[in-house]
Amino acid sequence: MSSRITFNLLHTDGAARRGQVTTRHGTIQTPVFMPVGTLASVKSLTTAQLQQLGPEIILNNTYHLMLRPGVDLVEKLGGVHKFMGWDRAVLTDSGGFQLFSLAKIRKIREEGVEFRSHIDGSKYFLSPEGSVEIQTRMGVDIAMAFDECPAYGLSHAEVEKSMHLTHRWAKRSLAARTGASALFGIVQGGIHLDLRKRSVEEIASMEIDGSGFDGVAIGGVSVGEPKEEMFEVVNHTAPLLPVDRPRYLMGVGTPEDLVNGVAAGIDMFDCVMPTRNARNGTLFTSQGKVSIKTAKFAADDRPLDPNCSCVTCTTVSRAYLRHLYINDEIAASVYNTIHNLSFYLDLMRSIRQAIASNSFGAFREAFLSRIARGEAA
RNA sequence: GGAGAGUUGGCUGAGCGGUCAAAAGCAGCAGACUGUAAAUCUGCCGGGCCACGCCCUACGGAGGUUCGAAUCCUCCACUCUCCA
Repeated sequence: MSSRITFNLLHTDGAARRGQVTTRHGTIQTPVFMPVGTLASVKSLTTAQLQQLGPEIILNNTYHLMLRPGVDLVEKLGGVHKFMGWDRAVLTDSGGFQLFSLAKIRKIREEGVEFRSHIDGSKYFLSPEGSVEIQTRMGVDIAMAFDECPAYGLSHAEVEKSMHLTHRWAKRSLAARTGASALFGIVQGGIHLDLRKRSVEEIASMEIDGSGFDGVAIGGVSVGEPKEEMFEVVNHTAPLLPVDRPRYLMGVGTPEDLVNGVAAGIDMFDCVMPTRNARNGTLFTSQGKVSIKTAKFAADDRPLDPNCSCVTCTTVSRAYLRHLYINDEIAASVYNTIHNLSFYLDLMRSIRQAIASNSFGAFREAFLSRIARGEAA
């Protein structure tokens, strides 16, 4: 059972934690940022390009892969790792988030969710057991419990009701764990701190045959709430999470969010932001966000970020990146994605070093003030 | 030489008496993006202002008809097609 994954907390600096998660596909240094590769692909990169960037774990998505190409095919082809030619760790989201983001085409019941494929409208049913089974059959290292992510703005009573459903589904998800994949529970509760506390108590103590979740995630944030509210939730919830298991803040976030999340005691993050924004022309640099499409870069022959050693920053200019973007060249997405992911991965490396040397507080302060000073010239 | 079609804002191109500062697309400019239905979406895009309204300049040029013209008439300039 303990061979699913192991977590070692190596060091703490304030609330910030430096650790290691060991999986069948290698060891992950935490705090970690996990690039999102929904359809078994980090958009615009080949697996080889991704490998070169060096992430130790990426995300895939149950909902999307079950629709296409389908779990039977992925399993038959040897699992997601073999399918995409990736030999490091994979975590899958359970599909719970798609109940939220594709809300128009689903019906939530106690047994699970009936929904229509956004691709062809055909009917599907996904239950906690089904989700865990699919994730397990796809051979992922870490599966997520099937949860409901309530929208921002619901009443306390509505969020509470949803949370209890998530708890019941969590129990069923845990019961469906076979041992092949690790399984994380998800804390919900919206922006209501009392519910968050109750949710942590439920999820953290949940056990089947004397064994609980392999990690605990905070879900249901960054769904439209103001940033202050999000961090109120994170700062309140993270300290309540088990010390001996990895803590995962789902769907977050900006570079500042990562730094602040680590400060709250989070070990794992994922977000589409670096990859999506890259494709949309927004790049993250050591001096803040840069929109590469603006005119001021038309003849700028400097590297995007002089403090970055990625392929993009060491081989092409801002002017070239702008040119590629303006002309809808595919290479624009490739270069931009390489840079943004490099920036995120470098940031996490720096964070880990700062924690290890007990200087995370100073690192955080310097980082945030540098960002606050604004965009790169 | 003859017959016909056309000239609209940076470009392509609608409009063919008032509801037109003028559709639409492109280009341009700005912004958004947080467990990816996203190489997507939104806004601005003649000038000016005491800007949810007003003024100026505008549909090749010059005149004219009309209460009113990008739209009708005359002449001029230029472009294209077809026949010799």
